[in-house]
Amino acid sequence: MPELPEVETIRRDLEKVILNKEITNVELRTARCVQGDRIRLLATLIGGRFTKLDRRGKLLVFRVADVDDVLHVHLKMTGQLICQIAGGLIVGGHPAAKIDALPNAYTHVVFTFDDGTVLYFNDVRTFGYVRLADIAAQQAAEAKYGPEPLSAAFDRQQFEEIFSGRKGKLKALLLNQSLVAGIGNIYADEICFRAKVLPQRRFDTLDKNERMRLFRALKSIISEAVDKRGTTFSNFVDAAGKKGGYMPYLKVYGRHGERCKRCATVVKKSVVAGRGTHFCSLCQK
DNA sequence: GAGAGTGTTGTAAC
DNA sequence: GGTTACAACACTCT
Repeated sequence: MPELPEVETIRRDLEKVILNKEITNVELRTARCVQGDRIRLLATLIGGRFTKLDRRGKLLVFRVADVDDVLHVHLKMTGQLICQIAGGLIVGGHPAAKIDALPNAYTHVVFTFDDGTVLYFNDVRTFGYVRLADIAAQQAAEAKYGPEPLSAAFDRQQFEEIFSGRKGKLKALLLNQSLVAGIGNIYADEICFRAKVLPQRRFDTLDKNERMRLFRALKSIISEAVDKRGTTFSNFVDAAGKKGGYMPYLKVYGRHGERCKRCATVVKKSVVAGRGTHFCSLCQK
């Protein structure tokens, strides 16, 4: 589920409630979801504090006071981070799993803080993971990612440098985290729709205008989705009532069989680069 | 009830 | 090297 906008929303919510609190316990309940040295992870985190929460693509990076190691958390498709604080819950991640009881059968890691705050890592499919990463592991992880799409450094020139000459389908290229970080299946389809290009097109068939539209759509779709707090994200018991949700803004994703909001042609779905892909065959060329 | 599909990514094969 | 297919897993939908 979580793509860049969803992970960024989780990051912003969590950093308000867990930073600089002493971690009094870490419970590792499912071996498959914990990568690397478990003993070192526990020894580093228990008694420590998270000082900063960063994000690289879809990866969350928890900085730890006074040590070089960081905690990486990847939610993959169905991971959740649920924070239980006095007075409510803050929920980030896959909405399907029920959260009536915590911890539950899908709770794999539990962090407890000295003020009673509890952070749960849940994942139905157990693709997600937590990992204590030393400097070498951080550099290795960093090396896998292309630029952040919302960074100033990712401009039209860098876009051309990265994509020019590519023969892959737009869908596959947009999903490739080593080219640009953080785009997943939903936003890849929405970006192609806004750019008015079919996701099955090869990049090297795009003309100058189409490449410009693709770059602008990439920037604007991700930016707007971040502003709307992502798409498939649920946030509970937020006293301020901020609900968020990019869902109503989706033009093609999940809308196959419905009419295009722009031209009323029926939105189609097919498999492109191995992924379910939605498009309007009239608006997109 | 069987089979297909699901928001990710690492790996292997071409 | 670039690109594509598939597996890892458990659940929901058809």
